[in-house]
Amino acid sequence: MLLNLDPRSHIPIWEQLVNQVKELILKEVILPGEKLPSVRELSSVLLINPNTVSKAYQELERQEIIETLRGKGTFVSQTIIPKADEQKIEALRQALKQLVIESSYLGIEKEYFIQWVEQYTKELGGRSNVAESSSDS
Amino acid sequence: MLLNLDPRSHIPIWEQLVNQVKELILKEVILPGEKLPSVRELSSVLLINPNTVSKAYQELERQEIIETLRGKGTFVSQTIIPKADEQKIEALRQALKQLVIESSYLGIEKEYFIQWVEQYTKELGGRSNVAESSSDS
Amino acid sequence: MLLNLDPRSHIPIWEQLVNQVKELILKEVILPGEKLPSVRELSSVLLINPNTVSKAYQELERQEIIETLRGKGTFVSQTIIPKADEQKIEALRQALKQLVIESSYLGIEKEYFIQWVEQYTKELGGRSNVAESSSDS
Amino acid sequence: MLLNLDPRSHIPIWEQLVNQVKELILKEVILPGEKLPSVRELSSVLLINPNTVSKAYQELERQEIIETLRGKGTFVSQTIIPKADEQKIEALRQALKQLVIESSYLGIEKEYFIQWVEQYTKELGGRSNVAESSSDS
DNA sequence: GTGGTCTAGACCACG
DNA sequence: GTGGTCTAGACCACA
Repeated sequence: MLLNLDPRSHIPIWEQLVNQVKELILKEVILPGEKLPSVRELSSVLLINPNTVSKAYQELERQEIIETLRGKGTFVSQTIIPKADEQKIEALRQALKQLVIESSYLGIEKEYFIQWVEQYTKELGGRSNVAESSSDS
Repeated sequence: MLLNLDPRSHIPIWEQLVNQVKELILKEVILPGEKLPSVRELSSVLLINPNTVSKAYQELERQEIIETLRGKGTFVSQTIIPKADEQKIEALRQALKQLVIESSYLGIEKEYFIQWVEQYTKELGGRSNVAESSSDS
Repeated sequence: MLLNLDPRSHIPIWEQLVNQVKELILKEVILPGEKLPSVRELSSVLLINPNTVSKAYQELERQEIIETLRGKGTFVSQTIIPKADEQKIEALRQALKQLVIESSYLGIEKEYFIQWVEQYTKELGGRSNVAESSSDS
Repeated sequence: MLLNLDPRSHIPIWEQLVNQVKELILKEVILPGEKLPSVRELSSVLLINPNTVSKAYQELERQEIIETLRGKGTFVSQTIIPKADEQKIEALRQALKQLVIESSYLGIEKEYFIQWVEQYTKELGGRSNVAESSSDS
């Protein structure tokens, strides 16, 4: 569990946790059905409050990415079904648009930008939907 | 000045303002040297707190996108030089990576994602750095 | 004993057990006087902790729905007398009220709601009190 | 704001809050667009911790029943659209089924049960979906 | 052991 | 003023 949190970031710690767990699952560092560290354990390792970990876990459960079995712990869901929430997609597009704008002000050329997208999708492995939609190339 | 702010969005209003002004400048809806509305004017038009507009202007000035001439008003900078701030680029890459991850969970295929990038760069016109990586202009 | 427990449900497993046993008795799948599986047996079949089964049995006994005969096992009570516990009725009404509220937010029309009630009472067979309010039996 | 919380209930306080606010909105005791008490205010009135109120408000916002305007407060949404979440409907049906079963053990006749449903829908006013689907009677 | 809830009190960004 | 986050530490039900 290589989680690095930045307490200075404007992104809440619990959200950083959510993001990184989602990444680790896509990268298959954590596998479906696998048990996540307990709230107390993770909080003591990361030196953060148990409540913060708990909030992250609850959010992940709400997204149906993990499941909690009462008294047993939290586990990665066996089946993570991509669901196309229109509202979320629109929000993502807006965020993407903003990144493109920022890129421009930072002098980043489109080719680099797309190259990064390719790189990140590759890093997530060939399993994700983003990674490959075309059979071969 | 077609600015539409969403008070319900979780993005701070001042940040929405900054983002949209930057977009309008790239789209050349606002031109270099053009005068921006005064804080008071804009705040009364948008029905938001003057402090909010002020904060947005301060941020834009900090990014050297606009300039304030004492007693004359605020103007779009004549020369907007893309600065490759390494820290900002790294932050942008992180944000992009997170978007790719989210895309995967939303079931969005890479092709669509890249297509959106192409679309947004086109919308910004051929002037931005992102828009053209073609050698000459 | 067709018991299907959902470890992912937020309803405690012992409570799911209690609920399902009560349902099976109403449906006469389990008959008065019938012997229930031992705690050990049931727990090994359902792959759950014996303590969990034990707790369910204790609760069923408390509700006088089953009886434990020392050394002989647990049996469904011969006579299950509906007891109009005012407190429980009030709790049930509160729960029902909340369901009606939720229905509204889910866009469920009253007619459907009542239809479901009719359906479930029918499923419980003509024996239950809910099922028939016809004067004699 | 007539909110009565039961700290002894097994239902979490924050959830009781959510339920009661939803009820008050349906009953039009609180109107769309109306401002809710601030987190601090409500917590001091109800003698509970601000965090508890906050959790309730966040859940209500997630359900799109209220909206928070940063720095301004929380408001009842202008448009509360009933959305038929299949999963939630199934859960509701399960809960309803269980209530029917409980009714039987409490000796409650079906007619009473349905009468209560009618009563509660009426209490929620003629506006809700549950309340009336037939034009008149 | 597990996660969930609650309290107490602090700090922060937003408007 | 507002809500959001975080910490510290407690208690509870569940398995």
